[in-house]
Amino acid sequence: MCFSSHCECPGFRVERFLQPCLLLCLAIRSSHGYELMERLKHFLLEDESPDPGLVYRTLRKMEEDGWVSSEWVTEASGPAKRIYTLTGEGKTVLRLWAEHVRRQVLRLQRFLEEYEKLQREGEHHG
Amino acid sequence: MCFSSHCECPGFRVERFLQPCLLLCLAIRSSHGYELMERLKHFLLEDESPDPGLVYRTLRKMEEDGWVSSEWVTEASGPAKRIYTLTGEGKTVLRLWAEHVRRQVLRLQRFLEEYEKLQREGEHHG
DNA sequence: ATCACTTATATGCAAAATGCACATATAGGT
DNA sequence: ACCTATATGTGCATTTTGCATATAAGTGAT
Repeated sequence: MCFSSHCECPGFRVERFLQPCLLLCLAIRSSHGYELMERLKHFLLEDESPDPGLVYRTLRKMEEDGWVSSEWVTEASGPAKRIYTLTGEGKTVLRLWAEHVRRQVLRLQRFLEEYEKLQREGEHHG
Repeated sequence: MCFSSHCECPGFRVERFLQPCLLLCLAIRSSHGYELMERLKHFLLEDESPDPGLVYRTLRKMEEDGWVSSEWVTEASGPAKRIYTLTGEGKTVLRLWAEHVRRQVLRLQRFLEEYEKLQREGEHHG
């Protein structure tokens, strides 16, 4: 069993939360994949870092779905960057995600409540 | 796009959260799959209901891992039931899950904070 | 006794999600 | 020429998932 850095708890892997974090980052300001990987760390836990493959694929998928749009920028130094910008539809999706996340927080808190209730009961009898 | 009952937000499907909920239910008291499907609803959102296939498979997997143990009970009316009981190792896993969930709540709250900050800024300028 | 229904456990399988390794290319420094 | 940092992607095996289906035992009605 390994529960520290690479834990067996499957529910909340980084990637599952990647989409809304990308949308939020882009809502704050337009950005490209490589930069987003850095900006995403704000939403991750200490040791985590986002998978580049997944970041780029998720951005492409969201563009396909019309949630973001992109354009190449070659003026700056270094390799060309694909700058992503949130669309109106993307803003809607982000709002829905936020509502979804709020409900999930309540759900997780209900779980913790029940767990802590059980702990207290255990103390009383033990 | 469909965001109501069957939403595109992938991060928090019922099943991803199934394992810790099952462990918690069993920590409260031993139970069998069919009953657990009812008891699980306490941890789900309104319209959700757990997939039977996944419930049974998850229970079997957890038994394989030594987190729960099971025995057949045929005395009661109706078909035989496989009663699952949390093991010592299962209790440990549940505790680790609870810690994990606590961290995830913080993470989700950070997301919501940033989202709401953005909303407030939007209001000021708009 | 047979038919429908509820209880109860489980399998099959296609599709989606995931992790990790790898490929490609530009620019800057030494 | 070579290494590193920046930047964007692909390939692929494995895991997770949702949904449909199979199996079987008891219960109640006709």
